[in-house]
Amino acid sequence: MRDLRTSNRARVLRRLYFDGQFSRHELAGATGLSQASVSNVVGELVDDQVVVEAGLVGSDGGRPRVLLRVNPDHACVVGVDVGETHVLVEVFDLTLRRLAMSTFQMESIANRGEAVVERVLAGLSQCIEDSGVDPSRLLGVGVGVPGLVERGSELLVHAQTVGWNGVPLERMLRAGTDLPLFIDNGANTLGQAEMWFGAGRGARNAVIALVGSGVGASVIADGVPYRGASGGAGEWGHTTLALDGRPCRCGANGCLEAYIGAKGVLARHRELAGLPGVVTDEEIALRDLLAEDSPAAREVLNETARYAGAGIGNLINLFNPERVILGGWAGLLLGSQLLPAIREVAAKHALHHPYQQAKIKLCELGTESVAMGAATLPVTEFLNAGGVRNPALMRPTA
Amino acid sequence: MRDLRTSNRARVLRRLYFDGQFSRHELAGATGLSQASVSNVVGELVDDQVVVEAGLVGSDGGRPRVLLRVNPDHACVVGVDVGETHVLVEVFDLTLRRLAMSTFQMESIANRGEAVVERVLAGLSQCIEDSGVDPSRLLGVGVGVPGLVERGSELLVHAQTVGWNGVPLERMLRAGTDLPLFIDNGANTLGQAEMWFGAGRGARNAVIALVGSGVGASVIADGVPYRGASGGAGEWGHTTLALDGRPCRCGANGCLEAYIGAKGVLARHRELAGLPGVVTDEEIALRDLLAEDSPAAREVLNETARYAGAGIGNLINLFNPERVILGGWAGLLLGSQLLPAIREVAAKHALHHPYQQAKIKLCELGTESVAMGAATLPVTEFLNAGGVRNPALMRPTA
DNA sequence: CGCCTTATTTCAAGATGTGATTTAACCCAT
DNA sequence: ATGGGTTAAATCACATCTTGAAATAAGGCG
Repeated sequence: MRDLRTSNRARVLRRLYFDGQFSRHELAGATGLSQASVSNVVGELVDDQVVVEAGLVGSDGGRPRVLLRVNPDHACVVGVDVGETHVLVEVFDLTLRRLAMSTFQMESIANRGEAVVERVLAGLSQCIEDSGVDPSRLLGVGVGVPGLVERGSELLVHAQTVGWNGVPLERMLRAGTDLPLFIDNGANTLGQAEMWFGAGRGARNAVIALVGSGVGASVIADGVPYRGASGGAGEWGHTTLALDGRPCRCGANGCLEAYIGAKGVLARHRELAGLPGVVTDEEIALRDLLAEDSPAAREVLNETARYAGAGIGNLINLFNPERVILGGWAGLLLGSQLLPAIREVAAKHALHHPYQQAKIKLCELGTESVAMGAATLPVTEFLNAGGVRNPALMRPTA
Repeated sequence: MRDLRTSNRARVLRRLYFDGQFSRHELAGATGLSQASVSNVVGELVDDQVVVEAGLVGSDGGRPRVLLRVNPDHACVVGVDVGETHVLVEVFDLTLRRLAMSTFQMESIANRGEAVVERVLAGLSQCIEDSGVDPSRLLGVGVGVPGLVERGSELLVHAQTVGWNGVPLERMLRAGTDLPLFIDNGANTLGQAEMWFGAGRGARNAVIALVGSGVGASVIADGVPYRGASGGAGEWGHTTLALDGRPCRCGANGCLEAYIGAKGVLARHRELAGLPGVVTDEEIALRDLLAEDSPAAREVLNETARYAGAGIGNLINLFNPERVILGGWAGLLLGSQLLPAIREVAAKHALHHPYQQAKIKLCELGTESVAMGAATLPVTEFLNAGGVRNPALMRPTA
């Protein structure tokens, strides 16, 4: 009973949030509620200032409809991107327009959970101040981290590549803020951002494949992120594509990451071209590789496309998505040049029918959207609660 | 509003169906409803004879609680297993105890949709008669088919391996029966059976890996089967495990199926042992192979375990399930002997953390449970409807 | 036999959705 | 400008449902 109104508020609110402006009349049709109920629900939402009227629109001789939209200024959210070498904090309004940001570069976050927490909290105060937002209007803080997030009795972050083994990030942040905290894998938050505002808009089933130094994926099943039993779903990078293939930094052999991750691609190129030494800036090196017109470069890129295509084919076979969205800084670089080749290989490896259902495209938001995606987490909570802040998520004050 | 009572009936009913006997008092706690509501809801369910009282249980000095349980005889369902070489029809009571069955062996169902429909309908009448069930008590007919089920404007079955390209099975069956029809991939229905009554009980995230002649999988995400955009999710068999590997009957190279499907295993064995000729009975051949103590057999089985392990590792990395359940007639044969080796390989290929979450075990219900799983489909519908038959699913009578 | 305990039902109150009806707001032809 | 037509939104009366509290049922125990 108590949930009925909430769920109806959520239905209406979500519609307005994701599909723009509607009149009460149209909302009734769109949500399946009766006009009377929509009137009631909208009345409440307007009273609460979650929704505002946004002008009239003539209606062919009749009373004009009153358009409604979400009030962007009703509340704000914070998104945090904890990357391997930086911490980025951003404040957004309810519709995720950025109001302020603050970044910290770090040598590496490896084994430095405390330092990260310090930066996040500093960025938080800084940004909130810069944006001029009253803290009481903040819905919460979403945090994207480079690792697996386990939700047990306590939230723990496992980020193997940076030596975080069971870092109790929530508890650590909790010591410095009362705001509701939402922590998720950065790949998932970036995926959310693409789903809401990028290449995933409108899809209910999608896989966002992220290629950077390493390789990951975010899976959206029936409109919601699929996290698996313990938040570890979507570890596409360590999927075996070549039994007994190249060794991967995870310890196994033949992982996809060893072939299409930036590190792997560059390493193979150096081997093939007989170049020694280490890469200092992977991004520049990858750009150079893409521009280079040598047999070795062609060979490596060709191979990369083949592995990426087969890997995407596997995703298509297993998930049967409407979209496969290729992103991550390396994914975008490689994809901009290799996408046609990748599609071709994927077509060969995926079954005919599922392949036809799947559009393979590139991310639209760039790689900075981890923080924005993190900010979608508190917003999602807010929308699901029908536009009500949930006080239970704050720090329990004595 | 109209759904509120329905959803509460469904809550109560599901609890009783899956978790056995409860008193009204306990149900209130278990479902989160008030005792008053439970009383009302249960009253209705008992009036409708969906639920019956099942004895008293003393309660430490107070009024004894009345135990409630689902009435197995309230309704019946039919499950149909359309295999590549047989059609099996079974009638069950509401709790899926078998009341009657009827099988037809066929040379092959390839390109013989009409013949299959004929057999299904014949089996239906036969079984219903044998079981003595009044047709009005049937909730519907679930059908498991060996291929992809596309739910578009019309339900179409694509079973590449038997030459079914867009067979309108629902329409064809509809011509011969008024009963509600539920059609799904046989791998999914078998998976459902395992989830309800077999190795998957209690898990919310699981992958049921099926190895027969071919290879497939059924994915359960958050308690519900994940079908993807067009019913084609879980095509594990045509996942690439060895770029440029053995050719697969799907046309691609290096598919898992070419290495661990019975056909593939036997073919490799023949090659290795230098045997000519064709296999007439795959099951006998596979049993022989498992019993054989030759270098060629050891080599092939070893390889098979490696591919199966890597394939399962990939499932674990991508889906992060609580369980991976190996089934299918070949899967059970191979698994009974190779499971330890498979686990070992999977541990090497999967990431540490997800691997630890996942129990790898064998199916418990044998391979005959496709039909039982198919029968879960109408039952699921019935439970979700709160124990009410949905007349809209019948053939619209003029 | 009366009191105690626990389970279930009954009751009255409050909340909510809905169809029908009414009111509002605008266009347009006269 | 005015009244009829049209569409949107609000209001109303009613039915449905949940719920906490109170009452009742059913047994144990001294």
